[in-house]
Amino acid sequence: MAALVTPAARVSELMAQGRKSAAALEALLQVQDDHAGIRELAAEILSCCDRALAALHGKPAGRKKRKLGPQSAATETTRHKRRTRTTSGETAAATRVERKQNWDDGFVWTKYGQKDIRGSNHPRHYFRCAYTLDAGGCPARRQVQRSEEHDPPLYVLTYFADHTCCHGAEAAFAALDDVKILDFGCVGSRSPRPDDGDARKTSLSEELPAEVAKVESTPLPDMRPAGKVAELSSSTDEIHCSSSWESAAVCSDWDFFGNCSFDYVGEFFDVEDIFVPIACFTCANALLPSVKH
DNA sequence: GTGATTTGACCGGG
DNA sequence: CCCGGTCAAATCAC
Repeated sequence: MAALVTPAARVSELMAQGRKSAAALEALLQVQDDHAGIRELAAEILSCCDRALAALHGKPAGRKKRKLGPQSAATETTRHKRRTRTTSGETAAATRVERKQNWDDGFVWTKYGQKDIRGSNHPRHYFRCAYTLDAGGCPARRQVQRSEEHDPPLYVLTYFADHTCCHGAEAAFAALDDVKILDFGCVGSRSPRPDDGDARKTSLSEELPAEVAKVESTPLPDMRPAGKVAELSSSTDEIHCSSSWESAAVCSDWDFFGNCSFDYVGEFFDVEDIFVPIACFTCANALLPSVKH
């Protein structure tokens, strides 16, 4: 194999870049109020990238709960030591508060507590980033509480600390700034629903139906021959690759990431403006053929 | 057997 | 003492 860079690393590269591009797009759209739909799309792009990156970085091998032996003296010691948080400061240190109709933000969270809050009909749910258990793991936490007065359920998401589980990949590829990629990572772009047969999620689902219980890893595509890549362009028959794509076909190991569908993108963009994220698996060049309608 | 969630208990700030 | 936040054993699904 010619690859010095593993497929997973390469996917991580492009997803990180795609996320960066989407973040830039979202930032640009912040200054204009009449692009709510596009902003939503940008947010979804970010969500896709974050989930893919999180999945790529892998889950911790095992939970660190119950590490202490049951009924051991250490258990009691732990009970006396366990609280290290700084309650009063954390509320003020909330990095941001969001109000959404679902609580899916694209990250993978582990629920560590639930509490009935005085004066509220709905319990507050406590989550930490699923990767917080890794060495030097992600410190991100969030609280989710259903808002009282909204008929279509509205959830208040309060975030503490920033995710570090994706930033590493982003930083590693900051050098690719000049590459213009919109990486939609559309596999699993819709929020996974907890209706996959896991009965334990029922109660949680009733309260907060859109929680992401699990992110399924997107299987890495095999190295594809050049001719194969044309198939990725879209589910739309009219779309085809431009000449720039053909000229770049000298590389034999073009790789693509995810089954991209531009159906919903087409609601906001002219298809001509969309660039397909493709990278040569062997020479690591990024190819960005424009797609014509 | 492993891993995720539930839930009662514990802890500290106000 | 009350309340919110966290812990970790118990429980459950796969």
